[in-house]
Amino acid sequence: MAKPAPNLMDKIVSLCKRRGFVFAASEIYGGQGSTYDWGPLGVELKRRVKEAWWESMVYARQDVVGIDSAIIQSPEVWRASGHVGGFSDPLIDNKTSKQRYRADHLVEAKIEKYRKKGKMDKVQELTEKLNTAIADNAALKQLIVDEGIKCPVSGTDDWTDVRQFNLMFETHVGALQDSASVAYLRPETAQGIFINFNNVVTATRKKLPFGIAQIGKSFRNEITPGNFVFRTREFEQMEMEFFCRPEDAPRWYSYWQEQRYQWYLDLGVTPEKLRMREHAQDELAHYAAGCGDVEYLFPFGWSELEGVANRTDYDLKKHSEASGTSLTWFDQEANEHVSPFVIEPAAGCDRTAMTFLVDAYDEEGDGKEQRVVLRFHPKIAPVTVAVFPLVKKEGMPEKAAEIEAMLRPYFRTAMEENQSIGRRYRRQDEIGTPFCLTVDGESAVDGCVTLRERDSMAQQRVPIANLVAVLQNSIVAWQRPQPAEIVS
RNA sequence: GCGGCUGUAGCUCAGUGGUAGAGCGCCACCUUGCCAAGGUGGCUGUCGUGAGUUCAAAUCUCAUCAGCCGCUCCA
Repeated sequence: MAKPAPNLMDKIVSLCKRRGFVFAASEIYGGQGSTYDWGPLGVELKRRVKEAWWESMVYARQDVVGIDSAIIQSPEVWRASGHVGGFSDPLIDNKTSKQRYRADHLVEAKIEKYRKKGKMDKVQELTEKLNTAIADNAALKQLIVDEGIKCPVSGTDDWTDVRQFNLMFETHVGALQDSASVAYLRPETAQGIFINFNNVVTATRKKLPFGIAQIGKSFRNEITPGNFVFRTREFEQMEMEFFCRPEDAPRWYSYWQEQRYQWYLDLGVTPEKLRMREHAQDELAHYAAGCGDVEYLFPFGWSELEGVANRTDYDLKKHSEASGTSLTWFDQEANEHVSPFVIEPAAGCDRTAMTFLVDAYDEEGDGKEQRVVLRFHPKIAPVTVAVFPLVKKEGMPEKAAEIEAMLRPYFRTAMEENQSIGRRYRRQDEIGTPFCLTVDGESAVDGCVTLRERDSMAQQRVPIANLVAVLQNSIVAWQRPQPAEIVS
């Protein structure tokens, strides 16, 4: 029987391991589920992603500043934000069908049944019961039993107990592991921004509208991680909270959706595999008045890269109430306090890096002649330019080393002198290096090297003295190759 | 967490009770004069982990860990 061809994700996972982009974590101890370490090339890719994001969100603008807040904040932060109470799901399993359900969703489905039958008194009664039982596992279980709710799959009422899955990781601060010292690893970077609102306003004298950006690790005890680095329990976020007047929020909401969508296109992501998807009303988080996702078509389907949400004034108000510190902005001209609305573009760094890997992956030809190439935008490629001696003699390796040293302050460089020139080109193609330079016998005479471009494999002679400028121009001018231009 | 499938070299995999293998890759030397050439030599494995059955286990049994696909969640 013919073996099924390995799918795209398998090929990418394998390439990531082999070439040093991503490794399974704790591998020598048998692995740790769904955790990954970024290798020498992967860390460069991720750094480039973060640099490109910061460049576009902070450096390219006058209305956004950055911060780097603590991962472990006061537990009060997460109580006020609703994460301690609300960031957990009551789950229940049916022992016969082995299906798992959200316990509250089962009750809601029952309420919906009553509504359709017009039994509005039952609707009201059960809704109230659900509201009081929602935080109490035993009461929720009792409600399901009392209502005679059966598993939609097996039709039995053979239920397990209700268990809470809180998505926040707990830890202990200080020497004693008692409940008083419980702390949480942040499940999002956003709250660190909200609680510093006054500090940033005072320190930077920013006026509405303005934004605060942050890149950092967040932690969620996901029930189902998976799809390689797409969903992991420890992940890096790139978030920006943009504060504006409530009446301007809809406009900024659209603005940031467009900006963020365009960012991926500018870095070369295939337009046909990128879309904005507006959330339906019942999908919205408790704090949001609107949310649109930037989605990418992965081999496993359309998946969210980034959410752009209108968080309203929910967070600042909650923290104002809970802390007793008013988090508002004072408008001198109108002589009034404004409670700003927040537009939040929140992206996942690891999954964005993975998007670039998946989107850049290409194969040309087949069998022995096959060329695997990562068509990264030169701005995010881990190595920008590799330098080779055509052969290992006549001073070519020394000249190549000299050129590599000359370029090192300007670009991420690499040098290779082993094996044939063709093989070295292929190796660089596979890690997405956009430019290769080859020193040959003529170089000592004419002061030129061959510049070979990754996507077209086209070559040109370039004077060594002009290399920095030529490469810098080529990086800026790079465009994603159209299918017709790709040599196959 | 539950169900189904899977785990052998860096990667892809063969090996169904009897001496652990192939291709690719990697390293050294020679060769090589612009797109995965060739020669010679070399490196690499607790057969995921632990226990059991057996004269003998990569192979059979149990447990455990990890991965993939489904169910609930999300950046």
